[in-house]
Amino acid sequence: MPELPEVEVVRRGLERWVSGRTVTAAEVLHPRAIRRHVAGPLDFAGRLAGRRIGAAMRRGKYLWLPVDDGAHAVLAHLGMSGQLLVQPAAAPDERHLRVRFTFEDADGGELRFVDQRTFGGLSLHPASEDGLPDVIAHIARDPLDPEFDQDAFHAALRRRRTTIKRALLDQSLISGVGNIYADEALWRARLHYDRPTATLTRTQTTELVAHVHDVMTAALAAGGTSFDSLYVNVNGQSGYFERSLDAYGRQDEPCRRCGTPMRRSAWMNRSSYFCPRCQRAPRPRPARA
DNA sequence: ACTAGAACCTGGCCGC
DNA sequence: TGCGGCCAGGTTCTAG
Repeated sequence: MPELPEVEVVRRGLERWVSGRTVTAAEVLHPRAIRRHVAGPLDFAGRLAGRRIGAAMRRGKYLWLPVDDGAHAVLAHLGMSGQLLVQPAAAPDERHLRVRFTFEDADGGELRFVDQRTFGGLSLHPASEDGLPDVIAHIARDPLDPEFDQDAFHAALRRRRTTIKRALLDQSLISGVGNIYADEALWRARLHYDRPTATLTRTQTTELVAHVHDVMTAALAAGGTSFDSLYVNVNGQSGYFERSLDAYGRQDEPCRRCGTPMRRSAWMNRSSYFCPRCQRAPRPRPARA
């Protein structure tokens, strides 16, 4: 499932294989794939034909390709199963091919958006002054962004009446973190997913963010995480970071620190994996007087 | 204003 | 063999 490292791998692939090329046609094969482009498929295609693609950008799990010298951008989110593939025109269509871009230099291949579960999508938006598509203005900077603000993040955690894993998944507080890397970072930081954010010390926040940063950097170095054939990078190559996950998916396997069997808890319609010894559940909060 | 939880979607897998 | 039901989960919408 694509989180920040996987999306960054795709961004680099787009930068290498797509940036600088000029679109001849954008073909929408499934309307749901561009549902966030409210003006519809014809408008989407019409406004991209003849446009030159700029440098591929990313914030958190969002990717975008500037067009019109940065005045607009094609925004992409991979959802759970989205792939951006550069394929030879002769390659047979993928089963879940949703959008196809062809280019003036046809021998450089086509760009294909393939998405089985259709949570992902593409859309075209005006860009704000810093080049960010306007619809993702609420997405916080991610931990790999040099301008990520540790003080503001800690202050927000102290202010919120919520729990730490919820906060890690809240893209308006810190972006790029999904269920997998949230569990990995919490395991590294020895924090339980249900820990109230208001009780975190500044040191704990700093360490947690460092762990998020480190686990993402390691995953990026390994080419992204993949759990099945759903996630493939821009050139069709799967990542292999899953071999080094310490928490996610390790129910009943020994904790790599203390040997205690790892647990899985149902949590928010999904799963949380943790070590019951290293990551102690918080004491119930005392009722307010 | 803030927080919690449901809804969206498909295909692989499991048990019967 | 077939079928029902569960599971994966990021984002957005709605309810409280």
